[in-house]
Amino acid sequence: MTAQSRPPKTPASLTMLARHAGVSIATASRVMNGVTNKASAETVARVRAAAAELNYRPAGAGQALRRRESRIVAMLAAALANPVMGAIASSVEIGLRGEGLVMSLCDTREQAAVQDAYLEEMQAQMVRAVVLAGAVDSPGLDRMRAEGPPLVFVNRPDPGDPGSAYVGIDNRAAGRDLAQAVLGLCCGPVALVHGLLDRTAGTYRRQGILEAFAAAGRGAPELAEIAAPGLNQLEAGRAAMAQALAAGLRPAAVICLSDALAYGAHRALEEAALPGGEAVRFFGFDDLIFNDWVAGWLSSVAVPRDLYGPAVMEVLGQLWQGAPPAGPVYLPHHLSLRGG
Amino acid sequence: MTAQSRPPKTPASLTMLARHAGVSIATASRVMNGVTNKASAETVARVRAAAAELNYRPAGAGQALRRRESRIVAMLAAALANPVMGAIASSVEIGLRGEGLVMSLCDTREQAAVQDAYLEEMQAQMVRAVVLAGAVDSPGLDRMRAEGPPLVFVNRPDPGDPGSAYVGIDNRAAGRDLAQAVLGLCCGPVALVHGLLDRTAGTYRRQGILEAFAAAGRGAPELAEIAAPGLNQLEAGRAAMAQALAAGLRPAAVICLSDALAYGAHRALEEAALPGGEAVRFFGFDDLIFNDWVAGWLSSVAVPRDLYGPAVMEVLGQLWQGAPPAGPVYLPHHLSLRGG
DNA sequence: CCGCGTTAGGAAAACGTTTACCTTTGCGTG
DNA sequence: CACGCAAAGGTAAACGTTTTCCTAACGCGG
Repeated sequence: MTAQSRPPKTPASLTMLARHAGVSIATASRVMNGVTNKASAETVARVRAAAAELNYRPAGAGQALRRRESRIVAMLAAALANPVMGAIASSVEIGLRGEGLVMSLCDTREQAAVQDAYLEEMQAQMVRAVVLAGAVDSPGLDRMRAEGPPLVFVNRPDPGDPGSAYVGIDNRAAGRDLAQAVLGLCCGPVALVHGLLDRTAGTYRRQGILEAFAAAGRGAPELAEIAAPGLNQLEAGRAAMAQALAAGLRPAAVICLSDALAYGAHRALEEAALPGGEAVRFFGFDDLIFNDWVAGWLSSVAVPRDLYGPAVMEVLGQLWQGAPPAGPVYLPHHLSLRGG
Repeated sequence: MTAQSRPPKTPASLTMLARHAGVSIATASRVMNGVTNKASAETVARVRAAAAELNYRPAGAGQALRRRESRIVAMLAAALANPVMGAIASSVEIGLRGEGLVMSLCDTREQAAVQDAYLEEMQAQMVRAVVLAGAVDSPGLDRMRAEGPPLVFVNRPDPGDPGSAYVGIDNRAAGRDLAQAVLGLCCGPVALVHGLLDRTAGTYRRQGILEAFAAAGRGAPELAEIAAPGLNQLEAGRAAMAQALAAGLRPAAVICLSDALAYGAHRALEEAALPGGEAVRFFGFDDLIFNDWVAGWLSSVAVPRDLYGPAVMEVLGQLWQGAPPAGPVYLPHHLSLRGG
C-alpha cells in the first residue's frame, strides 16, 4: 500500500465552485461568506450543495491577500518543553479554533534573536495577532508594539511596557498569598530560590513574597534569597540549593519561583541527605500537572489551565475592535497544598 | 506608554521596493530570490540596499498564491501538555527554520474529528507538508494520504499504513531491549501496564516485550498484563495498578508502556503502602525530562530529543524531491537506568 | 555593414479571494 | 403609463508574487 509518486490534486477553487453551481464567482463568494441578501434561497442552496460536493474550502492565501490579513494567529512560546506552555497553548488554541482561526505556534527558546525572527516572519504572514507566552525584551518587540498586529502577553507580562495586554495570574498577589501560607504553616528560616530574575513573572512573584514577609515582621535573616544562573531551571534550582546547604543554611521551608526550580532544589536536598531533611516543606509556582503524581512534597500556586483560552479571546476581541490595550487581565490562582 | 488606537502600518510590498530601487518589480523579485544572471551587480546591490532600507519581506500570502504552496509546514501533535511532544515539536521546528520554513503547531487532543478539521484547514493553507506526532486513524487522514501534501509520522507510526514515512524509535526493538533488561535485573512476577492499545507505538512496544519474555521462557503467569481505560494516562496507570494490587498481584517489577502510565502506577503502589513496596522496580518509555529530578525510581527508554528535527528534515527533503515514502527511519534509543 | 548571440531588464498574466459598482428584472405607486 | 425602488446577481479591479515571454542594446565574426 505504499503511496506512489505524489499526486497532490489541487483543491477546488472558487472559480470551479461557481462554475459547478452555475453562478458567478461573486455570488459563490458571497454565499460562502454568509451574505444572504444578495442571493435567492434557491441559489444559496445550490452553492452550498456544490461546495459540499467539491469539498470546497477557501484558500487561505487568496483570502489573506485580498483581506490583507490571514486567518492565522501566531503564538510565541518561550519553551515548549515546559508543560505549562503546552497547556496554555492548547487552551488558547481551542479558543482560536472557536472563531475559525488557526494558531501558529513557535518556540523562541527564550532568545531575543529567535523571537525577533519569528515576529518578522509572522508579520510577513499577515497574522491577525501575536500571543506571547513568555516574551523577552527585544528590538523587534518594540517595533511591533509600535506598528504591527495586536499583541497579547500571556503568563509573563510584557517586559517592555506594563500597559500591554496581559493574561495570567497576578504574580505579585500570588507571591503574597503563597508567602502568607508559608508564614502560617512553618516557623523557622525560609529560603527563597530563584534563577535569572530577568523574567517579569519571577520579579513580581518575588516582590509579593518580600512584601508579605516584611509585613509579618520577618525580614532578611529569616528569609534568605538564593539563586544560581543557568538557562535550565531544574539545574539552577539544584545548584542554588546545594550551594546554600553547603554554606550551612538549614531552612524549614523553601519557596521557589517556579516548580521547575523546586524540582531541582528538592533533589539537592535529597542528595545532601541531611537528618530531618524530609521535614522541609517546598513551595512553588505553576503547579505542574505531574506534581500530584510524583511531587507530593510540593505545594504550588495553580491557575486553571482552561481559563487562558477564553481570556485571551476576550482580550483579542477588544483589540480587534480597535480598543487600546487594556492592561492586565488577572486569572484566579489558588494554592494546591500538599505534603506535611 | 500605553499604545493608542492601532496604526498597523502595512509592510513594504514588492512594488514599493521596486519603485524605491528604480527597477521593475520583475527585477526586484528576481534579486530577492537570488536569480543573479538577470541583473547587473550594480542593480543587485541597489535592490538589496532598498530592501534593507524598507525592511522588506516577501508577503507570505502573495508567494503562497503564486507558487500554490506556502512556506508553512503543519505539525499536528496529539497532546501538547505532554512534554515529550513539546520537545519533539521544538526539535522539528529548529530543523524547519533552518530551511526558511515556518511551523504551524496544533493540538489534536487525540481526537479524530479535531485532527481532520486541522488537516482540512492546513490543506486550505497550502502547507508544504504535515508532520503528525501521534496520529489517530481518521477518514481525513486517508484522504490526505491519497491526495495531499507529504505526510511524516513522528513517534507513533501511521495507524493506517505501515509504509508511510515514520521517524522515531523502533518501538518493538525498544520493547525487547527493555524486557531483556528487566529479565536480567529482576526475578519474580512482572506486571505490564498499558492504557488504550489503539496507539501504534504502544502496540509495538508490547509486542517486543512479549517476544522477549517468551524467548526467555517466562510467559503468561509470570508476566501479567493489566490495563485500564481512560484518556488520561496518569489516571489510567493508577487505576490499573490499584486494581491489580487489590486483586492480590505482587509484582517484583512493573513495566509501563509510557512514563505517564508509570507515574500513575507508582502512585497507586505508594497509596497501597504495602510492606516492601519500595523494592518494586518501575520501567517505562519516553524518559520524561523530569524523571531525573522527581522519579529516581523509574528506568525508562530514552531517545535523544535533538535527533527528531534533523531526521524529519531528511525525510521531508526526500519526499519533496518526489521520492515515495521510504518507510521507517529509526532513531537510536537507550535505557536510562535508575533506582535499585 | 549585416546577422547573431548574449546580457539586462521590462510588460503582463496568473494564482484565489473579496467587494465596489453596475445591470437586469419585477413590482408597487402616483 | 411613467417612475422609482428593491431584489438578484454579474463584471472587474485589486491584493503581492513569480515567471514566461518579449525587447533593447551591445559585442563580434564574417
